[in-house]
Amino acid sequence: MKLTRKEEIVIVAAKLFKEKGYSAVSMRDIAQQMDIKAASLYNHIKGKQEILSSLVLHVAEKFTNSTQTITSQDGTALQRLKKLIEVHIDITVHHADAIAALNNDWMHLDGQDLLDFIAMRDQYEENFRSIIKQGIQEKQIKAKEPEVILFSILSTLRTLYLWNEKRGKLEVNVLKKELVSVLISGIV
Amino acid sequence: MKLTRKEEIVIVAAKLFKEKGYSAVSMRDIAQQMDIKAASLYNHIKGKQEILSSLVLHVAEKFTNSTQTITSQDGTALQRLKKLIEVHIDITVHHADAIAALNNDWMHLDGQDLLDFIAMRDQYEENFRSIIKQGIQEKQIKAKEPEVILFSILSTLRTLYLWNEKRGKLEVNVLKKELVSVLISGIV
DNA sequence: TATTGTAACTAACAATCGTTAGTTTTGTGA
DNA sequence: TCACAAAACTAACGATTGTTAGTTACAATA
Repeated sequence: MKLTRKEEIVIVAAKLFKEKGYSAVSMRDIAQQMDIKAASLYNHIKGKQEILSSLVLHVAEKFTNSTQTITSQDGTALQRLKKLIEVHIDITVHHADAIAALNNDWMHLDGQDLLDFIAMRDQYEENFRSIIKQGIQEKQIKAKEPEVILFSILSTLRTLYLWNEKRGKLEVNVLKKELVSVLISGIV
Repeated sequence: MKLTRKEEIVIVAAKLFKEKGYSAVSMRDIAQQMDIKAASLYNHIKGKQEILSSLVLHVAEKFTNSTQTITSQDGTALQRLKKLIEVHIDITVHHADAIAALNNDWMHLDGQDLLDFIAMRDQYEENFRSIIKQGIQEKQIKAKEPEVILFSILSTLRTLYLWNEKRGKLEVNVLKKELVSVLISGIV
C-alpha cells in the first residue's frame, strides 16, 4: 500500500485546500508542507489543476459508482434510500479532505473535467430524487414537496465532512444508525 | 432606501464571492462588474478585507441578535426550536449572497474580525445546542445523540442559501412550513 | 564501475495581485 | 458662475502567482 509521490502530493494538498480553499493555497504552500521546493512538484504532476482534478474526480467517481449499484438493487424505495445514505456516510468518513474540495472548489475545475464533474453531480442528485419520488408513490414517504426532502438530506450529507473531526468518540456504525434515524424519522 | 456607493460595492462583491470564493475574485473583477477601474474602489473602501468583513460580520450580527430574542422567550423548547429554524430561513432568503461568504470565506477574515466572527458563530451554535438538550430533557425530543440532531439541522439551514435560487415557485412561508416539518417530524 | 532514472535543486519568467499617488472629471449648492 | 467635494481616472509599485529551463544529488541496476 505504498503511495506514489504524486498521491502524497494530492493528499497533502487536500488538507491545505480544506483549510483555505483551492485559490488561497499556492504551489509554494504545498511544497513547503512536503519539505521540498515548489518547482520539484512538477516532477510528479502537470500543474495545480491536475491536483484538483485528481482529488475531485476520483471521489466523485466513487460516489457515482456506489450509487449505480444501489439503484439497481431490490427492496423498497425506503430501504434503498437508507442504503444510499449509509454509503454516502461511509465514503465521507474515509475521504473527508477530498470531499471538502469537491464541495467548495469544484468550480475551479476547467474544460472537460468541469463538465464531467457536473454530469456526475447531476446524476447523483437525480438518483436520490427518483428514489424519493418512488417512496412517495409507494406511500412510504410523506407526500411533502420532494425537493425539500431531497435538499434536506443532501445538505446534511454534503456537510458531514466538516463534522467528521468532532465526531471523535462516536463510532461510524453508531453515526450511521443515528443519522439515518434523524433524517428519516425526525426528532420528535 | 438609496444605497451608498460602498454598499453597492459590497453587494456586487458578494455575488462574485458566491460564484468563485473570496480568494479567486480580484479587485479588478469587482471593479469591472461596477464599470469602473479597480483603483476607484478605494475612494469608498479601505481594501478587499473591508468588503469581506462588512459582508460577513453584518449578517453574523443579524443571526446573533435574532437568536438572543428567541432564546429569552416563553414556550416549550420545541416551540423555540421551530421559531429558531424559521428565523434562520427568513434571514437566509433575504441575504443569500452574504451567507455564501459567511459559510465559505469566513476564514479569510483577519485579526479581531476573525475572532469576533468565531465568537458569534460559537454562540449561535451553543444556543441551538442548549435548546435541543432542553427538548430532550422535557421529553419532547427523542433521546438521540444531541450532536447528531444539532449537526443535521444546522447543516440543512447553512446550505439553504445554495438552494434559494432553485426555490423558485415555492413561497417563503410554504418553504418554512415544509422544512420545519421535515427537520422536526422526519419524512416517514 | 558505468549508466540510468528519479527526484531534488537554483534561478528566473511573464502575469497578476492588492494597493498607492497624483490628477482629472463630474455633479451640487452658494 | 464659482467653489468644493465626490468619484472617477492613469500609471505604477512591490509582492506573489503558476510555471519552465537547466542542473545536480542519489539510489538502483547492468
